Amino acid sequence: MLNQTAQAELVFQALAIPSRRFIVDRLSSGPASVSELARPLRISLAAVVQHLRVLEDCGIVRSEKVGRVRTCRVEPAALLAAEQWMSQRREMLESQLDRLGSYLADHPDATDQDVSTQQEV
Amino acid sequence: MLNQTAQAELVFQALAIPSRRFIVDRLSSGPASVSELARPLRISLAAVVQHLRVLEDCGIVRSEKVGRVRTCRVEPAALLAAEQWMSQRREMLESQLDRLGSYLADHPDATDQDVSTQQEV
DNA sequence: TAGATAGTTAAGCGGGGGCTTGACTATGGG
DNA sequence: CCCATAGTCAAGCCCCCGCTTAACTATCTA
Repeated sequence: MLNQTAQAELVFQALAIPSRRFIVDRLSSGPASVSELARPLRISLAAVVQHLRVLEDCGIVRSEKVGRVRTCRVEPAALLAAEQWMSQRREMLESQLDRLGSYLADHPDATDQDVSTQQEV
Repeated sequence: MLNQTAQAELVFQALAIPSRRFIVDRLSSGPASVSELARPLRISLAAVVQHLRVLEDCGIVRSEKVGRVRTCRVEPAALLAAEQWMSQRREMLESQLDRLGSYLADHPDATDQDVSTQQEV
């Protein structure tokens, strides 16, 4: 099991490519076979298989083959790592803005110079 | 203003590269100049400037130049779009699993075949 | 005004990876 | 058995993009 940051890195890399984002999007409304994923994409089946490999390696997609058809589905938990990476940083930023806001409220005569050093208060 | 999906796409692309993820990470604990961002990274100043351009183009980073120093900060709202892209899909998936779980609870004799078609119920 | 500091811009290199093609292996239906 | 379907694997193409170098501008300081 990868730590949260390493997992988030893989997820960002995976979702950076439109074809892979499409696959995840499609699978988020239910499982699908490789061919079903390939049809709306204008790329070869082999390319889809390669994308699926990336998505499986980073834990976003899981699949099982029965007969000659491989059914793919998304693992919700894998998205969580990247989601949390962003939310943690976003919340830090928002709390900084909150502190800045209340500082300005308490110091109505603060200048721009004061503002730029506020983060160290 | 981009729609949420377009914004999310840009954010995933931006965060897919380690140097850019480092910049966002660094800026999430407070504003910094270009040189300050470049120092811990083992790449040239010019490379950092190029990364900042990408991050600014997708709305993650904003900066202002006063004198000869450019101060950069992260825009929390930009992260939110990508965060929501993932959470929306994750929640869809989790609700599917919930429905599947309750179906299995109601039908203790369900076979694997039944399970694979459950999504259409 | 000279020199140092902080960025900016353009040009180009090099590697990685997305995609294709082609050959191949099951599996299923008639 | 024959053919179509559904994937799989390997090799190679090509282009994008991260990074460097180098030349340049603008600002601060002694």
